[in-house]
Amino acid sequence: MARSRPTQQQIAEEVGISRTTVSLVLNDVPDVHISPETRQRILEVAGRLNYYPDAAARRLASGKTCTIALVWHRGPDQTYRDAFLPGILQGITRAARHYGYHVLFHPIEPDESNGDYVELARSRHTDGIILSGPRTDDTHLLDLHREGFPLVLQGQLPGSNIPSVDVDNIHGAKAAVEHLLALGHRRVGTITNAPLTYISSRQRLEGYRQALEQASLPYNENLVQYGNFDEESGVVAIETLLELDNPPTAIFVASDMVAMGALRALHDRGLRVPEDIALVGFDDITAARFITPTLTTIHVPTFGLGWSAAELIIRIIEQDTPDKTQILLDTELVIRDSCGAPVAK
Amino acid sequence: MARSRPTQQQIAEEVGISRTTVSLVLNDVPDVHISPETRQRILEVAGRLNYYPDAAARRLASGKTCTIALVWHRGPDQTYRDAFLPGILQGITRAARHYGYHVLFHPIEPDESNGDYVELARSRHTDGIILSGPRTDDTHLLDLHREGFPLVLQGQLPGSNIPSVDVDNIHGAKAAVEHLLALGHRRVGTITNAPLTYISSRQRLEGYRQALEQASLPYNENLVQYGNFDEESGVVAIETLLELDNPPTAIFVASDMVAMGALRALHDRGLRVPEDIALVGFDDITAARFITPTLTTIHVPTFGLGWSAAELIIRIIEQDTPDKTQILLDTELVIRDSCGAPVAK
DNA sequence: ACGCGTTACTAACGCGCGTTAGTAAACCGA
DNA sequence: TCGGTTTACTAACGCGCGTTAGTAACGCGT
Repeated sequence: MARSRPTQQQIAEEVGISRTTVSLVLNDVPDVHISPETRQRILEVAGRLNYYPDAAARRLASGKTCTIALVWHRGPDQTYRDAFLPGILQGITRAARHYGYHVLFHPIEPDESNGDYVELARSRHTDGIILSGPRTDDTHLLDLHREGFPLVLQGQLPGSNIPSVDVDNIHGAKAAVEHLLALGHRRVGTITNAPLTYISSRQRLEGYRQALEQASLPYNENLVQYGNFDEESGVVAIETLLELDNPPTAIFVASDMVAMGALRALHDRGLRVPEDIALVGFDDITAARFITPTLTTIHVPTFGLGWSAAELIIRIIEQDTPDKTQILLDTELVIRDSCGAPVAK
Repeated sequence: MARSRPTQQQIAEEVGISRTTVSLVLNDVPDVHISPETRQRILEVAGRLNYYPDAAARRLASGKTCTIALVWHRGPDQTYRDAFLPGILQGITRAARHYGYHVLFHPIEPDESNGDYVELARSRHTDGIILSGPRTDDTHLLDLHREGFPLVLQGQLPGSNIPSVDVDNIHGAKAAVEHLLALGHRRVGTITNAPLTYISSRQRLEGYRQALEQASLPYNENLVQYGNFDEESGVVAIETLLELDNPPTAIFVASDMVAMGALRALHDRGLRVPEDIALVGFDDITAARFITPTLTTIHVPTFGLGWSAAELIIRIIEQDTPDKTQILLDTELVIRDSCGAPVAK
């Protein structure tokens, strides 16, 4: 029934010419002379037979897969990371297609044996890997990098020189706190997005610290509480802050998801935002636009993260490695209602 | 420098045996007799050389790619569809890995020439395609199906017999409206999720109609307004409903995103939800948990959609096509605050 | 001693294409 | 007319592996 798909060989026979010539024409190989008539006939027959090259054969012969893989490392912060997936993936695939690459998606669960993604590299399923959410204890990763396999991290791995793309957490956090300071707040607390074992958490806290320092305000440990990705951690953290003798008038919550919990707790206590206490979040997840009050936050350019990561790894694959391989993207302050700034509508 | 990766040939030479035997052992081909010692030595050398089979060569020789593609058709409803992407993709990849398949992600924009995804099939990049968000005017799709290429739709294409996986919109919507009726409402309006050109929109409206009919309530066209995926359309729709002489006491909004707009409009008008008017949404997007009041809605099993679609297409690829190839998954009513039902906490 | 089944392998083909080295003819200036 | 260049192609190798058809040796019952 379903007769097999046409090959270059069939085109060659149909035209009465060698397969080599067919290959040369179809690939538009430069510096090779084929008469216009022959060229024309080959293209005509290829079109008529509805010829498509076989990807597997081409990969085998050329040694290139024209594929990059996104390895999505999920952790205890699943719903949190899900918020970024569409943007990043979209960015990656758009850039990939722009350069003629396909994208393999490969999530790995925290409970799995971590290393199964190396099979993607070792079996040459892909020319390069973008690893989102790298872990310090990932030895397979270091192995691959040592072997020279093209690798780009989405996120950062302190003390490693693996190419990476991330948001500028420090500047983002600093901008958030500066905004609160500019609104007149002098007692600004913070709730981290996660435990300090996470580098993004340390960096956002550092941004908070820098903003205070720049305003010559003291860094008060009591005003620092620790979130853990989810709402519930926000509830706990803010309650601790509110129980202080002298609670903050504004809080930088370094994660929108955590801020959701904080907002709920404040609402339950009858405190008004921003009148009684001002809030600025971080991440600009979708829900930030919908909650009441709408959440002022630091926008993370997810599409840009994906695009940059893809562009970077493709340049590495094609031996065109740029000078700067550790990229930080700028964030943007999105002013909404929770910070109490006058909004131009 | 980087010496080339080991091949079966190298293993064969190292062991002093033919490559065929190596292949037979490494693939555990049944009904073939290899002495335990030889088997052992081959495995030992393969391990020592860190051998991984070359995917391209294997694909070429076997004719299978062990890859499925998710073609993600975005439309005017981008942010809306993004809400489902993580769940569906996660479901697909989990199922795929369970059956030994990889997943290619291929989004297509509405402004692109639609058909470029057929290259995935024609060039044998993948063994099958899951198409999310099929369009009626997609002729390429019908071509592929006619040629017998493995295809599964995530969504529905009326009048086609292409295998598909979708949520049971009719029953979901019916359950939503029944819930409102059970709470005593007798004047229940609805706002569709999208124009009626979308089948999900027609189906959810049909569920609304059936619930009314079952309760012997009249179907009143004035109580039906039309959303269009986004918040803004919800604002417009609900304002129309509120301007009726006899406005509804409850509304089934067939999309959480549209419901977000409706909630905001109600809030802006000083109407309380659920006291003044009750709302039930559809989709259970992340924001539904965070908005005030939290939104009662119909949960869509995104992970299940992905898993089922992947499982179905893999069975089709492996010539094990089940009897039922049009799958509808059940939804679940998630009771929160916006409907006014007593909540057991 | 012979026939026959079983064990343990191997030679060789083919998958479809990229690519290099080469060939035969045509052209062209002196 | 002749050497050299250009044009228009082709033969042939190799990519790494799956798979089939076969072979040689061995054991075993009669």
